[in-house]
Amino acid sequence: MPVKDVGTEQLIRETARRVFFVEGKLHATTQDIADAAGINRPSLHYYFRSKNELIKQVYEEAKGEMAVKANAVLGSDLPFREKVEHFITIFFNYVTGSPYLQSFLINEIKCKNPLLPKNTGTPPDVRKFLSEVEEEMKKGTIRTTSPENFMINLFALVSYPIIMKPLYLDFFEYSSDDYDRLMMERKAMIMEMIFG
Amino acid sequence: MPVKDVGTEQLIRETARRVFFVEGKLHATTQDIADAAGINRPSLHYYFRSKNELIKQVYEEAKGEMAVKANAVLGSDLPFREKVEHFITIFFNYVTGSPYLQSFLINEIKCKNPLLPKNTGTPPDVRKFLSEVEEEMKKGTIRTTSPENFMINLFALVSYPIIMKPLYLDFFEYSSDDYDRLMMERKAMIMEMIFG
DNA sequence: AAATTTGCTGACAAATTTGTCAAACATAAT
DNA sequence: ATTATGTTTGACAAATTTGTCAGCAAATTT
Repeated sequence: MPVKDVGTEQLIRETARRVFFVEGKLHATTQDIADAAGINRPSLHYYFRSKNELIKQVYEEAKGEMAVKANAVLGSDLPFREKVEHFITIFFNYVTGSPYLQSFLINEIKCKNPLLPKNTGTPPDVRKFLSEVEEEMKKGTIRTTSPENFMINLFALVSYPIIMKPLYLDFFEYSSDDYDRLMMERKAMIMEMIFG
Repeated sequence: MPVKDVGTEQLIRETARRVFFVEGKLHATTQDIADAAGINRPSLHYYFRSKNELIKQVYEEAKGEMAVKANAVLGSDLPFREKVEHFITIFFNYVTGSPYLQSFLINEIKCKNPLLPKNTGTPPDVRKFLSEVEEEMKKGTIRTTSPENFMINLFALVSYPIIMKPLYLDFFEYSSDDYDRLMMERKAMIMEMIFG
């Protein structure tokens, strides 16, 4: 958990991210965040006008970061198979590191801040990737469906099991370690599912 | 949205479910729920000692319902292929009807109510299903992995795209209708992915 | 070194949310 | 009609959460 010494503002932002995305405290109060950051609440208000402002910044930052990450991976010029493999690795780690990020995002989209600024830029190199996918389907490397669904499958197979871990631990009475062992198998399995 | 006329208590419970699971208002106040139900707040406290009590009941009810549903579908005596197909249909509809349910559950598990009663019964007929999966793998009907991951894939491929719809609409600037059209393709596609 | 800016703090105020209670109300039983 | 029982309501109180502000301290500038 590297905390840059760039100053209190950054510290607060990063702490908020940790509380929301890693610890999953979606109802965290400003006091919770201040405590976690080891500062006091008025400081938080000094740097961020309001709680909403802090959340908005963290939200935008996270959304942007995710887009950049997807962009970098899907837009790279690796051969297709390697690109998919790389994507799985990168996003597996990313989601594992911030398991509550996506839940936070969908919650913010619907719940509060009804007028969050529209998405900054148009889609990333996702377009490029989607046409690559289409090409591979024509070549017969992968099963034929809509490229969009191919990509959604990729995200689903990588993200969902990590995001929902608490639920499955509860449902199926697995130990955390057992579950993690299952996760280890998944990269190879997903590759197998896609490329046969 | 059928609201039984069985009385206020039931009305409140069902309204709470709607607000949380369908509308995704995870931060809803007791006032929000009372308003949505067309009653006033003290009534809510008359039937449920506290907000926490209401949430606990709704949480338990939903978790149980989900287990029952999974049980009924996975424990049926349909042939394997039909069973999987049936599962996809049933859960696609279920998740579509309550897209925020799973988010609500994982949030409650970690966030509040640290001492929610442990899972009621041991796993459902999931065991049975898992051994059926194993058998099919031996028969070569489906790809070989751990049966648990097979099942997790099923849940992931069905649930994730529906749950994360708001996120993907935002990211890829799809219209809601376009996205829904993608969803329609998925049942056939998932069957294809699994049975080749 | 005085002055100005910048960051931090405790104490306070406002707003929101939750919980309580006694009185009003309805309905059915006595 | 009166009582008893369960339900609803307005008014109030408590608790929680958010936001403000004047003052203090450290650092920077002049």
